[in-house]
Amino acid sequence: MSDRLLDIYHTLLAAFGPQHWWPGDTPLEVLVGAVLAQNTAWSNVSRAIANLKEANLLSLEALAALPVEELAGHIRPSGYFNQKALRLKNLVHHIDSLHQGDLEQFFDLKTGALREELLSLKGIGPETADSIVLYAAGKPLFVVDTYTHRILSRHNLIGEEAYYHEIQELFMHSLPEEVELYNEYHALLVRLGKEYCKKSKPRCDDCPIRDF
DNA sequence: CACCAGGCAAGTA
DNA sequence: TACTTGCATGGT
Repeated sequence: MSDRLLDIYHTLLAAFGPQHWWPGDTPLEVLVGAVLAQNTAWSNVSRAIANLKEANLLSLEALAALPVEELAGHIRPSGYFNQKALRLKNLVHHIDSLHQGDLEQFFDLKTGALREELLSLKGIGPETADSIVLYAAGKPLFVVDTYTHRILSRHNLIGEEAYYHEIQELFMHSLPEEVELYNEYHALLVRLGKEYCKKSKPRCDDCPIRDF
């Protein structure tokens, strides 16, 4: 299995090239993007982030001072804006109260501790936590999303009912523990999913990994 | 028009 | 434990 996962990675990289994830300029932007991206098309997330940048709100200080209703207004295009505004405010408040509003200090936690703190917050589930750990903090945790699950299951590499944690373990036990590899591999799976493994329109005949 | 997108939490039985 | 539902915009 480990060799198969590595073969798939190299095949995807050859087919698509490097994806240059995460599309965010700073760790804070990546953190915010991770929450806004929950069950939402990236085109909508990028509009919401552009609004925040335009209003000069992309800093922990500005976000902490901003009333939740106003934050909701700015992130409207990303959908679920009331929930996501609350989730962002909770996250910012956590960093302020437990880590002196210092994102670097927060990210200095050991990988496991950082993940647990993120998971303890309302609105941060496994995928969002792992995305933040990998793409914002730069620590090696493999991110599993719906595409990862669907792609592996359609290729009979896991069962349809596989849990998040066992899929994550499968990758992490099969691959060298490298941030760059985890980063690129997840991004490639999303790329593959968008183009070839959509829920209702799979293009399995042309799929770059149809033989795996 | 229906369906989907880089989820998560809360409610029900 | 195992389903179900609400949250919401913008693209296809």
